[in-house]
Amino acid sequence: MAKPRTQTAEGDSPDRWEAQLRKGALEMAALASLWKGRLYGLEIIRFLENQSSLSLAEGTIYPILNRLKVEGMLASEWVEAEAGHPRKYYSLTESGRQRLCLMAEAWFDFSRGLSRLLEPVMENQEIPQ
Amino acid sequence: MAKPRTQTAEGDSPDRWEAQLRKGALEMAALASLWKGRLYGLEIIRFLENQSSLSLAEGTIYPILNRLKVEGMLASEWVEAEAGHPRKYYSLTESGRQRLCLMAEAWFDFSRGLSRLLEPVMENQEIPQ
DNA sequence: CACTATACATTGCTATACGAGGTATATTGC
DNA sequence: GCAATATACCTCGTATAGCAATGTATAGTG
Repeated sequence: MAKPRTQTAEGDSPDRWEAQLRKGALEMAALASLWKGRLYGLEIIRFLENQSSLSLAEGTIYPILNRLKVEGMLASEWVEAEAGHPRKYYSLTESGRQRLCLMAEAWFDFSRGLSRLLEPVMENQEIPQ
Repeated sequence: MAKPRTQTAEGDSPDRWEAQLRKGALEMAALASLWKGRLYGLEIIRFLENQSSLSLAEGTIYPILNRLKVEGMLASEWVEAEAGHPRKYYSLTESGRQRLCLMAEAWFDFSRGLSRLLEPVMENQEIPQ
């Protein structure tokens, strides 16, 4: 008994649901981070953390990048760093750009739907902007 | 061989990611549907489908409702229908209302972050409103 | 050659949504 | 009374995805 569970496993944690919310959005976020140019793995993590307070672990981003590359959404190239050690830069392919556009549209639809649903809730407690 | 998989299992389906997007948001949506008053299971499904184009199956909503009830966010009561058969009406508890407010705030934060990230993408193809 | 820092990669666990199938109540037609 | 149908609730099994932990490789430092 008393399994040494290293992970949360708390059912009533108020943050748990927020983690779930991010699922699925991360793939889109990864693509979006590359819109303006190529970045390497850890750089993507830092970018997303700064730009959208979306923090993800290394164990999260690498599988996503691999998945997207296999699907042909991303291209990658090894680049030697001045100091440290080689980096794998990812960039959007044409398919990747198209997919991201579709995702963005779907995201705004989805977002609008939920926001509409939550309007009555927000009315009662604070000013929108 | 040729296992009779009844579920999609298509890895490259363009809709798959959208399904993932909903994860975590469904709990909030369920709570939100009860903001104005009590509803029963199937009614919640129909409500969400109409109000936010968020379609979920029975196998999805009932576990969610149970979870939320166990956590004390919802109360339920059996009500005999005129015709047909008893319905289990759910309503928000005080905790449920508070939680929903917190969730709504977190949602708007999250949504804002992602929208900011996607702005450059949208600029290139269409008019926001 | 240890030690440290940076970066990429993999494994195992967990939570969640959802299709399929099951149960219970009530009305209708014979 | 009893099949047939409709409404509503519930449960099981499976696929998917994020993420902590852990491992590997390269290069600079004393």
